Amino acid sequence: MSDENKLASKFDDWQRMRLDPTRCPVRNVLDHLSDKWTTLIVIALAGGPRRFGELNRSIPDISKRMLTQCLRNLERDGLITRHVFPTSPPSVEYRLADLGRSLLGPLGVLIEWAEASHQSVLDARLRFDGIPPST
Amino acid sequence: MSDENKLASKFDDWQRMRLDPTRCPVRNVLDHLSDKWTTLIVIALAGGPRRFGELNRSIPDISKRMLTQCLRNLERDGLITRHVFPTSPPSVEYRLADLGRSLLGPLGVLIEWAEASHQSVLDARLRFDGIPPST
DNA sequence: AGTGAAGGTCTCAGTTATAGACCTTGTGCG
DNA sequence: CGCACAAGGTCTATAACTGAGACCTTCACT
Repeated sequence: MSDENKLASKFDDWQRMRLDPTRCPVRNVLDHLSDKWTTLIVIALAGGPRRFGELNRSIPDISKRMLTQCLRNLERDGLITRHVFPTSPPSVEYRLADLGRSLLGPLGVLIEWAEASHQSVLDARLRFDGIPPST
Repeated sequence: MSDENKLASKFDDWQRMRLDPTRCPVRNVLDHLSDKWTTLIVIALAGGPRRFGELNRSIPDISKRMLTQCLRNLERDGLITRHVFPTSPPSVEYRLADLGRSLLGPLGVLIEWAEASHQSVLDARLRFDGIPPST
């Protein structure tokens, strides 16, 4: 069975449950990975444990607010763990949990696709944006 | 080289360009896949060409506005093509372009991970949410 | 006493999504 | 004839979410 058909038939399954967000894995699990920062954070943690401030500096344009929020979500979903060290001021370290590490493979595949397709997408955009000044 | 390290070293590369969204493939290409509906649309199209109305019904809780917007983005990025048939009222068909079809494999891998991890994530959430009423 | 770092939280504005009304063209129905 | 409806969208008003930046607490250093 091709990827195409495999996905299509899964979609049919999900549709039968009306894509109920509480039961559909795509919507339930992947939605978080969408929020623009989460993926980046997971990748940043691929290199090993990182502290809050390090992550903040690694991803220059994330705000602390969003960073905190994404980290909480990841922790809640069991993808990362949070360790507080009782130094003063206390320092906090985040690291991938097993579940989070298991995501690295699939994520890597997707990222390879993104890198391979990057130029095609850019070209397509130029072509598309070149059309409108017509009529 | 492990997935872990591969990703980590890519992240280092991107960081060197300060994760500039115009050049970083993840941010540039994958961000669209994030917007909650796009992935679903791509999967829906995996089964073959679909018309606007069909897609709208396939994904019950998407609004026409968002559907239109996502479809435009996908078309702009060259992942799908749009065909208008001069019937009346005109009907419009969307189908995956080659580039879009090439995404199906990577996406499938991620979705398999999501399905496999779904229960673990749900469990983790319960555990996490069970903690707060403390102190 | 003042300053800086640690890891956050809070507020306010600005951005983005959503629901739902509305538009246009043409066909079927009574 | 006159009305409703389907197609594929667009427009508007409201709701939700984001991001910038101020603020908090505890120490060490000067």
